[in-house]
Amino acid sequence: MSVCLPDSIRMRLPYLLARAHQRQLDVFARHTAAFDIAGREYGLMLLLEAHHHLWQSQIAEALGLDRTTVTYLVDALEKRDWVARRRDPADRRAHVVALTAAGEKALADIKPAVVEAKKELLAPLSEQEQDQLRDLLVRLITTEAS
Amino acid sequence: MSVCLPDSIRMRLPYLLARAHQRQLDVFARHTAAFDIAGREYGLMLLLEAHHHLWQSQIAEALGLDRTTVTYLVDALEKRDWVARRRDPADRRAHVVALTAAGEKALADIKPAVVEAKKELLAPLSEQEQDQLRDLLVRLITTEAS
DNA sequence: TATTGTTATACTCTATAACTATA
DNA sequence: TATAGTTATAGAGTATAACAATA
Repeated sequence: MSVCLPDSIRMRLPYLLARAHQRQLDVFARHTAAFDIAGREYGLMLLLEAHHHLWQSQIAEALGLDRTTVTYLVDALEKRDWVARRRDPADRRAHVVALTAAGEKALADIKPAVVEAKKELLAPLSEQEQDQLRDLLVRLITTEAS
Repeated sequence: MSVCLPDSIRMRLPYLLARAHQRQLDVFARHTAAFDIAGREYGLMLLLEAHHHLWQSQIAEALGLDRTTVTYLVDALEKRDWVARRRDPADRRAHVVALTAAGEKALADIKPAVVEAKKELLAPLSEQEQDQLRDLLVRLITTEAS
């Protein structure tokens, strides 16, 4: 019944990236099921934790997303009161996004689950190999827009 | 204007995998734009090239997809006459899928474009690093279902 | 009863185009 | 004119549930 996957597919980078991405989504979802947060939402909150106040267009640029996607992302987090928008007094076209106190608390609550997810995801690799993988992927993607 | 991405995100594996996957899709699409084929369709055709006759359920298992997804995938390729379904005489519940002559020709036509895409995608890495990356990803995903 | 495949339906993620409000 | 953000719409990609045919 089981079909042996030929090397022509098993060693294709697109296949490997798709599967790895899929596994990552699955592991993250399982570990954070109690928190009602998606991976990219968590990523946005981390970004706001580091930068405190960002325009939506800056978020889009940093995360490699379209501005419309960021609108929906911020909408979803604002509904949970984890982030807040306000007009930038210096440029009233722009919306400044920041974590709320509730958002900071949520982030703190969720982090341990994310650490566990990371552990499970990376369990097959040694510390050194994990760094190697990250390094290779960084170099693979930074050619992109530059 | 440009926002510096903090390491807390830039070095997160989920982020890196998402970006790498995104870049791979983009590069593949650009190089195969003349052929009207998606990456996972190409992957399925490679699988059929290696195995000649497979049940849809075997395809689903091999590629890590749902059976319904395979139904739609085969539908799309059958519309272009690149694959054909027929009932398996030995088990009339099952559909055997195989490349058609036109499918084999299409695959041969598309392959050079895919080779170019692969070259562009992997340009930032040396041969040795490419093998390393593949090896690390294989080990990351083979824990999955096992 | 279990399995193969199909259909209907829906959800996630993302993007394009047209719009508004500012600059 | 150009930019920031929103809305409507749509397209991938994938999945769940109910179903028909077959084992």
